[in-house]
Amino acid sequence: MSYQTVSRVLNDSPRVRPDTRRQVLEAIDRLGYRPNRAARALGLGRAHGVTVVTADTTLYGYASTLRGIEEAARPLGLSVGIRVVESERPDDVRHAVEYVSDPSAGGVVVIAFDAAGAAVLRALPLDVPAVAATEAGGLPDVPREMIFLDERQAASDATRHLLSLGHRTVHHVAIPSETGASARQAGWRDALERAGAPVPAVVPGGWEPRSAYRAGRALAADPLVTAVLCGNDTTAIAVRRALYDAGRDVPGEVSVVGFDDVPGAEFWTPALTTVRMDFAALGRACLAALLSDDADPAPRVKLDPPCLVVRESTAPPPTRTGM
Amino acid sequence: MSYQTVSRVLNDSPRVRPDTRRQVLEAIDRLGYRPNRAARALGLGRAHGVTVVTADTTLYGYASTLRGIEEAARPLGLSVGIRVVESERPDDVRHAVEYVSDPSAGGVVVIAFDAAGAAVLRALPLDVPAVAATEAGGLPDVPREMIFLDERQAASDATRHLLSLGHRTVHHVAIPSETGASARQAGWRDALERAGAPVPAVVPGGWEPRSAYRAGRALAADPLVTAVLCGNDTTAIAVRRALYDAGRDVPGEVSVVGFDDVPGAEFWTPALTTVRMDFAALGRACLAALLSDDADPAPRVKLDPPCLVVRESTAPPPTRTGM
DNA sequence: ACCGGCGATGTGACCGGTCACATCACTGAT
DNA sequence: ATCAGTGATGTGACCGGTCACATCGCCGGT
Repeated sequence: MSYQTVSRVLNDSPRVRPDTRRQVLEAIDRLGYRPNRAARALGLGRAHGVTVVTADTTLYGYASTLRGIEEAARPLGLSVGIRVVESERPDDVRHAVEYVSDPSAGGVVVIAFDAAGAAVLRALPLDVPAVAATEAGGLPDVPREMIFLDERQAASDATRHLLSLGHRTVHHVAIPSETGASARQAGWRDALERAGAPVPAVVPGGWEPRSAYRAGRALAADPLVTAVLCGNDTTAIAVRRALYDAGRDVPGEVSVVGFDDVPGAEFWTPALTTVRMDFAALGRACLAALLSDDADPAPRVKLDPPCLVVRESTAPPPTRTGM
Repeated sequence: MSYQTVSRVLNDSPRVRPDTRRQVLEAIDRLGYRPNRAARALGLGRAHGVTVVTADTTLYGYASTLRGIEEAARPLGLSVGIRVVESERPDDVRHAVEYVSDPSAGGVVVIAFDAAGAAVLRALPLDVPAVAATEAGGLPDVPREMIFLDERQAASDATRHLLSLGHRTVHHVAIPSETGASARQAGWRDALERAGAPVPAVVPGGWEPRSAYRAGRALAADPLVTAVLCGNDTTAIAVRRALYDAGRDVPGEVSVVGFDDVPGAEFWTPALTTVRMDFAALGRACLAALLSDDADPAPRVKLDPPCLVVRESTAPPPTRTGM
């Protein structure tokens, strides 16, 4: 029994007699043989696996996308690696690119929700097989397959929801994002403009809840602010607290909307009105796209568009009798 | 210039003249040479990297530990892989063990906060280099290096804090955990017993906020419940909401304490009294321990013990006048 | 009976590093 | 001046798979 036959069996080559295959499989089982992934990668020229490039592994969107990738990769026997790029600084980006350029990184999924990921995507040589998870409409200049959750419509829906409750306009506290105009922002702006509502300046918030809290305090000081669309749920909770600390009730005086629908958001007080995003499906779709490069047609994963889930943090603005 | 010399330079062998080393480094730089990790792993017999075995990548404690490991590994040029074990079912465990037994997995860090991780740890052949992140005092039967955050003291502190506020006893909603008696539970029970307070039955909660909510509703129905120590912050928020929905004010009527101090917990309403856990440091310590096997003495990472941070969700129980 | 053709299997080189060992140049002691 | 001893470098085999290609056995057509 030659080595080559074993190799063929393990790679599902059609050139093996069913009978032989059975024998080989049996021997493998009996001997407890396990192929060596490093040797395979070396011979193949590239590892059979995925490396996920991400700016963070703990933030909800990133972690959930990673989870989706992993869930799809595991049953396929693919190894999953992670490589964090902390910032878009040239050194960080270069190191990350070099890391995933190594054939043993396998295929690459770049989570390009932010500047760091986008920079890696731009700098990645085209001979490295990769797909990107991005914002809707982001990175049109990069010739890579992009998978995204189109949150523009949902951002629009959320804004219109607030407007329809009677709010004069909707303020927006943004999270760090690749383009100055993210899909969330675009949908928000769009809805405001269509409704003829004033478009307030975007308030920049960081990933830290504390920075969102500060943004919230600033917003709370402005009596014209009665509705706030936040870049994510954590931002929303901090903004809500800032409003509360400033004596402005949510949703009685100000309405707040988040993005993500993190686990537990429904149990906050007030239960958060937010946009549910299926990041795990996004991750699964990325893996499917990465794999579909190989000959067979892409078994496209269907992505449910983000959708607004209305809970308790939104309500009509206070009647102006007191003003 | 032979290949071997290059190899020596890259491995920081002392047997290279400084002058030669400089030349090699320069040539590497000029040629843009990058060593191939798969080839290296094959020659070395084992990859220069870490694989993290975990039951989940999104739960706060797990994700933060992973993050700590990654943060420590990256500057060292180590690759980081993840392998999820979904349950303690024999098949899941076996697959995970086989996966990390492959030399290309490198060293292994098993996050054994739960039954799945513990099962992998038990089944892992001793020739696979591994360390475990566990609960304090968990898995005494496994001959592996264990790193843990000793939350027993903090659990005790939290319980005593509640007792000292005047609560007759403290109930506990547990999260899934390895042993029936986790360190959190042990500290809680300990404090209760020392104070001569009754020890109520532990209420089992799952990872899902919803299951914690149900547990909270059950607790809310019992007028004797005035203080609840929850297994984690997400559980705490759901329990708090259950109490709220049942018309019992927190902290006016019932006090609630969490574990973890997740980002944003200070901005919840009421701001959560919780036990801060430095999972990232735990992760860094695991990596250090894994690496210290190699000859040189372990540069032990110092772990700050978990500590109680008192905020708004705890207060004296209501005076009994109304009863 | 002969041959072409094809499917199943075996052979050797190779992927890119590592290891053990051989070799070399140079040093200082005798 | 000779030699042992040492540190720096080169040599070959090897890690465990893959690839391209050679070979084998069997089939049917003439």
